[in-house]
Amino acid sequence: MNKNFDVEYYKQKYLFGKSNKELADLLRYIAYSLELKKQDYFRIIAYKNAADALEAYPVEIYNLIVNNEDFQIENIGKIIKQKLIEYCKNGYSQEMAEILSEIPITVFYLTQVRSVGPKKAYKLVETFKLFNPETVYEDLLNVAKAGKIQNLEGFGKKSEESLIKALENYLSYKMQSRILLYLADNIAKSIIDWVSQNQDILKINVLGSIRRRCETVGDIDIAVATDNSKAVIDRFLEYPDKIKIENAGSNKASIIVKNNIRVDLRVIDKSRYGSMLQYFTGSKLHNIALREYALNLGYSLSEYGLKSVSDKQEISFSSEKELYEFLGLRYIPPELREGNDEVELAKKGKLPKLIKLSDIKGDLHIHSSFDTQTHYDLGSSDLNELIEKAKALGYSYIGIADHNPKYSLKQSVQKILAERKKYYDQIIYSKKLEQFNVFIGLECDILPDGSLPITDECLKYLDYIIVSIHSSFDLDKTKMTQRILRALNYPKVCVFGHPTARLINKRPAISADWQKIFKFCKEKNIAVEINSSPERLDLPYELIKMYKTFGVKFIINTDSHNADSLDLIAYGVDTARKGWLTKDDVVNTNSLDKIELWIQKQSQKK
DNA sequence: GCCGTTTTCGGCCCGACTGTTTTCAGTCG
Repeated sequence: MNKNFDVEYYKQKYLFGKSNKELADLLRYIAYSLELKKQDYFRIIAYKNAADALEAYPVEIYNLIVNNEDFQIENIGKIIKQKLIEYCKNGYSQEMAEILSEIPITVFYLTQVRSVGPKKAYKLVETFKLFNPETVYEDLLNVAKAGKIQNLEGFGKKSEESLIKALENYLSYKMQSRILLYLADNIAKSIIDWVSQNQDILKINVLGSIRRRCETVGDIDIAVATDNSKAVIDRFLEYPDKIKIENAGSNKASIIVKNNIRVDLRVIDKSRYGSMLQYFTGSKLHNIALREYALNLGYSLSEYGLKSVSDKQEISFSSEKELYEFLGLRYIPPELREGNDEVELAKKGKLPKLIKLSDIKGDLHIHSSFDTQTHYDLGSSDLNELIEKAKALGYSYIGIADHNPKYSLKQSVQKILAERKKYYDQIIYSKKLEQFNVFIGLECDILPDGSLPITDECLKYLDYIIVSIHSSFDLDKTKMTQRILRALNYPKVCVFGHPTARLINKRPAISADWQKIFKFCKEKNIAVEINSSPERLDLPYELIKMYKTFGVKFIINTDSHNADSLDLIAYGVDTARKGWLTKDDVVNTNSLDKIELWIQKQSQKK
C-alpha cells in the first residue's frame, strides 16, 4: 500500500501546520475527503464552515490550546473542537487521520492550486499516479505539458492550458503571502483612476478587505454602477499594467496585475448598486450574520437585493444605507463588518460613533533627522519641515521621539540629549509658535531585562518617553510580561509603542499577558500606541477591540521617519476604527492644553 | 457536524463563470 493511504502517515506530528490558516486548511481537507467519499452534504458544509470561522478567528488557537485556555468559535461545535484540541496537543488526531487516510495527501496539496478542487485533484492524482508529496506540483506540470490531460474525460485543451498556467503561477508565487493594505490601496487607486475615465461610470467603489481596511489583502474587488457594462468591462480589460486577463463575462471580469494580485471588477445597474456593494464588501461572516437576520424578517439576501420568502417579491437598493435601514439596522461602517456582534448592536442602535481622521490633533511618535547617535535609522526631515507638515495637517502639536542613543555610549548619552534639547528649543523659540507646541520625547528601547538605556539624569531633557521593544522578541510569556511592566514603570513614560512588535508578513507578535499589561497602562495613565506604519499596524485591531473594554487609552501615531509619512496616520485611524474606537478612546484627539496637562502629570509621577 | 426568540430534531445560501457539454459539473466568492 502506498504510504499516503496509510493512517500512520497522517499521524506525523503537525503534518499540516499549527497556524489558524493551516488548521483551517486541515478542516477543509477533511471536508474534501468526505466530499470525495460522497458523504452527507451537510456534514461537508459543517467542516467548511468551521474552516472559514477558524481562519477568521483573530487569536491563534494552537497557543490557546497548549496553554489550556478555552475558546468559543461560531460554527465549531463540540466534535470539531475536540478534534482540533487533540491535533494541537498530540500533533495529530486519530479520527482526522482516519478520515484523511483514504485519500492520497497529494490530492489535498493540489487543491491549493487555483481552479483545482477536490474532484479534479483526485482524478488527476489517480490517473497519473501522482503520489509524491514533495514533487506533486512539478509532476503534474510535466504531465500537463506532455499534453496528456486534454484527453481525460471532463478535461479538454483549454483546461490543460489553464492548468499549466495555474500550476506555474502557484509554483512561482507559493511563498508569497497577502499584500499589505497600503500596497493594495495604491494598486486599486491606479485601476480606479484608469477605469473612471470611461464616461459610462456612474459610481465606482473598492470592495472586500480593502474597503473593510483589513491589514492585508488577497484579491482586489471593485464595483461599478453603469448602464453600459460592456464598455466598462472593456475599459477595465485594457488596463495597461495588467499581466493577463483571467476571465471576462458580461457582469464580471478578472485581471492579474503586478505582485500576482488578482483584480475583480463587478458591474451592475445603478438601482441595485447598494446590494452589490454590501454583498461583496463582506466579510463572509458579516454576510452570514446579516443573511440570518434578514431571513428572520422573511427576506433572503443576495448580491441583487432582498427577496421576500413568502411572495418572492424582489427589492433592490441603490445604496447600502437604504438596505441596512430597510432591515431596521443602523448603518454599519465597513470596518466593523467582521461578523462579531455588529448586526445585533446595529439593531439596538448601540454601534460606537467611530473616530475620524479629522479628530486627530497631533502625532507624538515622529523621528527627526537630528543625529542622536542611535543604531537605528534616523529620520530624514528636520524639525522645521516636520512642524510645517503638521501645521498643514491642521495639528496643534507634535512630539519628536527620536531613538535613544546607542547603549554603548553610556556616559555621553546625557550630553547628546542635552544638545538635542538645546537645538530643538532654539527652533521652537525662533518660530514663535502660536496655538501649537512641540514636545521633546524619546523612543526608548525596552532592554531584555525591562530596563531602559538612559540614566535618570537624562530625564530633564525630555518631556516624555515612548517605550518599545526592538530586540529579544522571543522571550516566553511570563518573562516578556515582566520585562514590559518594568519598563512601563519608569518615570515620564507616556506611551507604550508598537506593543506587539509584529511586522506584518515578516515577524509574529511577541507573546505577553496583554490583560495584565493594559490594566497596568490604565492605572498609570499610559497610552497604548496604535502605530500607523503600514507594515506594523500595531496594536492589531483584534486586540484593540478586546482591550478597549478595560478603559485603557490609546494613541494613534505614525512612527514617521520623514515629513510626508505623517499622512500615514490614516492607516492608524483605520485600525482604530476597526477596533471599534471612538474619539474619546484616543488621547491625541485632545486639544493642546489637555495633552500638555497629561504629559506634565506623567512626569510628576515617580 | 452545527445550531436553537420555531431548542434536542430538522433544517442548513446561491449565482456567475468556465469549459466541456448539449444540459451539466466543478470551482469560486
